[in-house]
Amino acid sequence: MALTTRETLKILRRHDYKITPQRRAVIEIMLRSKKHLSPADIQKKLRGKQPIGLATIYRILNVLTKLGITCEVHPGGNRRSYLAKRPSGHHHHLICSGCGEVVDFTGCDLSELESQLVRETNFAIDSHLLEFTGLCQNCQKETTSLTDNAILR
Amino acid sequence: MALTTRETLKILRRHDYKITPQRRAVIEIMLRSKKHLSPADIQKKLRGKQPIGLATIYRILNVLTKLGITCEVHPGGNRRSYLAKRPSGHHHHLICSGCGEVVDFTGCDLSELESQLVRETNFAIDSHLLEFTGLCQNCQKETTSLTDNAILR
DNA sequence: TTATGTGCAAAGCGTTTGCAGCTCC
DNA sequence: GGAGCTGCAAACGCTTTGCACATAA
Repeated sequence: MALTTRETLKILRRHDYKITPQRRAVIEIMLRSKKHLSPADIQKKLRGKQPIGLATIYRILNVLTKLGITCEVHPGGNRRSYLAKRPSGHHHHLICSGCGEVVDFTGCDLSELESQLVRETNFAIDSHLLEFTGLCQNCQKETTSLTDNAILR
Repeated sequence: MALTTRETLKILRRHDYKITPQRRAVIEIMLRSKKHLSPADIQKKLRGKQPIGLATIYRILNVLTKLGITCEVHPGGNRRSYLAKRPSGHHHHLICSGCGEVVDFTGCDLSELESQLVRETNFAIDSHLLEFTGLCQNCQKETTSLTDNAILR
């Protein structure tokens, strides 16, 4: 289950961050989205409702990520996007390159592989990144019918 | 085993790319390096020997990557680095965040996980990214002796 | 000879930062 | 009231592009 807005705000307060309309708006967008959003996406979604400068969005996302509320996603290229963490513990992402939807999954156990690597290389491993990319069911349909791609952008 | 310079040049020719001193130099650097190199790294290494403009390095790396001779590595942040592919087939990377050394590994079989994900989500999965990061043996020593932090933060 | 490749400088793009003014607590 | 936040614009760093000139084949 995902965090609620209320719980998230509580986390902010506990860490002495102030609750501003901008932060509230970004949090609501992030908690509601099933897709990873770039700072620009977020700004677009808030246009009209609660306009925010891009710089502020970056700053807010940094805070949220530091608090473990959101995390970064790497949708290829040199882009950076963010996604609300659904607190299912350690998990990875399956990303649709068509619409950007992100599905979490947990069924992977890399710990054995990791300890094997440690044995073989003597590295002190501190993190790993595992992401699958592909097309979700909807985007598969569209791709076969249309000529499109264009990704989200 | 890695490709030789000669074999690599043959691949270029076969695809109607011309052999220039710049391309030759970048290829030699890449084939020889155990670490992932950014375009800037490459330029630095070639200084004196065979000066190349950065833009050219980018263009050459694009060609090499398109031909499957090098591949991109994602050493955190929004950086991009390149690494010669050691044609051991499908493999992943273990990257030292201290010195940048990259160790390939293959012992991982994600195919089962992948087909499970396909079953559960109906995604058409077309690629995945798996990278471990940590500190190699040498960098661990240095870090413990020095004023280690820099890592965490 | 000529299609390609290179170098340079400028433009692009996403991100960060400095600073003045505003706002939450 | 004051620390902390925001908006703006400028700065930044990496990457790409346009164009004139050079060069491999």
